[in-house]
Amino acid sequence: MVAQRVRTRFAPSPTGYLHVGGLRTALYNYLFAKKMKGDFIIRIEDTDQSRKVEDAQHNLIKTLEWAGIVADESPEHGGNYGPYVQSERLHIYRQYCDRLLEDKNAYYCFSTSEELEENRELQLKQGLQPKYNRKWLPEEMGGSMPSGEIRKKMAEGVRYVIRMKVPDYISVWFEDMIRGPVEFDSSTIDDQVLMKSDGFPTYHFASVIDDHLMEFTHIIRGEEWLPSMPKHLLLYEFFGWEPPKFAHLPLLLNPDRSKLSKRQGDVAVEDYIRKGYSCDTIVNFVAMLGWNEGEGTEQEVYSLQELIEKFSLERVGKAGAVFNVEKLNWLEKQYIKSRPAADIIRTIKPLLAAELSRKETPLSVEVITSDSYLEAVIELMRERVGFEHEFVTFSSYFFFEPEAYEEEAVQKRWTPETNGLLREFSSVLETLDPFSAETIEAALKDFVAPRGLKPAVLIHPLRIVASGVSFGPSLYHMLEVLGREAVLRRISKGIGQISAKL
RNA sequence: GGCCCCAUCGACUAGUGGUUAGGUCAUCACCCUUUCAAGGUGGUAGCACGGGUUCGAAUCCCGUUGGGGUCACCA
Repeated sequence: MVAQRVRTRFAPSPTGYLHVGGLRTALYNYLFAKKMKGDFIIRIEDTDQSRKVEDAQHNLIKTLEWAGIVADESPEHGGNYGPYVQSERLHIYRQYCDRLLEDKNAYYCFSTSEELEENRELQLKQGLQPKYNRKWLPEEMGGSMPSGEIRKKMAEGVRYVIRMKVPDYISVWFEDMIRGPVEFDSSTIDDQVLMKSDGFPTYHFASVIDDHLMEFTHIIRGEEWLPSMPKHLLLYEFFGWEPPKFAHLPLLLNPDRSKLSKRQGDVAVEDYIRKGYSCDTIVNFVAMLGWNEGEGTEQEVYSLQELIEKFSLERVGKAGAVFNVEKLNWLEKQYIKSRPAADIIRTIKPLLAAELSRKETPLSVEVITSDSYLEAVIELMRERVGFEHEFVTFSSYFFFEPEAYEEEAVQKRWTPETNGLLREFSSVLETLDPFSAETIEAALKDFVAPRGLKPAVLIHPLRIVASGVSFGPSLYHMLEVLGREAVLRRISKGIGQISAKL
């Protein structure tokens, strides 16, 4: 037998944002398909009309593409197995449903939701497991409903659903690629609704039909689907189809180990994008939640390409994994440390432009938006920022004058002599040539030594007047980048404001 | 509650019968240092429990406990 081309899919419902758990599911499907030189497909499961959200489909696909996950077939890119949106495939489900009806593997049910609810409460009260009571199971299928009754309801045009007839007391078994053999007893399974009264299929029905027709070889999905496996398997059996291989992924967890949810933090990929995480970081991080290379590898940072090369379903773990933001932050820092300055410049330029459009600066806009200036700032700040946008926000003194001085730092570093020393040193800086980190450092030491002082008495105040804060990059390099004019201006401004405070 | 899944440091994990149980994040200490980072060195910290199997169990089996998922005309 010739090995068939691997086909995997991510099948979200368009109810809003992309969940990070969804991203990981999509990623694993993508990685596996690409590793196997196969295809990754996106299908939209919009069979619940009431939950459908405008634009959600497009956002889902856009967000996946942001992460580098591009589908070979999707509603937006087309393909040979379309349509890729379930609401456009209703005639297909109808057709297959008819087949089940004919084969007596499914039946009409006219029970109203009130009736169902009543029945459920009754069973609960009696201490029984709530289950459909098979009121409308026809006589010829082993039930108690005469066919005349069913025909009568049909003729009256009463709304109905179609349920699958789950065989009694048989065992349903399959081999999960991650979990190994899993077995269920059919007596614990309800007669699942396949077609809703609005004519739309339920998830269980539509996904089985589509997974078969679209010829997927591997279904990789979240563990929350494991309990519905027997229903799906039974459907494959009813149709005489060979089921694809299944892999149920461990869940992503909140810090309290419950299923990752809103309320306990951000779950939308868009939230993390907004905060400034890069796609490389998010993809890397989410990939490592439940998968690792194994065999004593100590690598932590992976590119999408590397993940494709190294991924395997065999190395996906079984236990749920907590989404830990601290490690995510560490990864983002690793990413920033290694990203070429030119790339960072490209992403921060628009941010800087936006800042400049709403804030005045005495600095030369031409200079501070130049590549060479930005590169200097980046190299000085690279190891001190957590996100790329912080090159602009966290280092704003490279672009704007400090508006205030860190109170605590001033208290700690100012003495009655400080302003005088700053004034004197300022005149040294005025004639310094060239104005560089080396010459500034040398000048400062020469200035301080004859006076019997330590460099620190000037270093700290200089940092504060130049940046407004007590922390930051190497002082001398910072002053060099800022330039003589700005430094002199800031010293004199600082002397004025801080002496007034004392 | 029924059914199903799961169980190594606080978190992510390596480990597939013989290891001083390893790595990363976080944390603590020290070093470096004008600050903040980064970096370096070292430390604290784990096999849920109880039975087996075996010369030998984190590793295999059973049970207990614990956690999670799921029980819709939602996916």
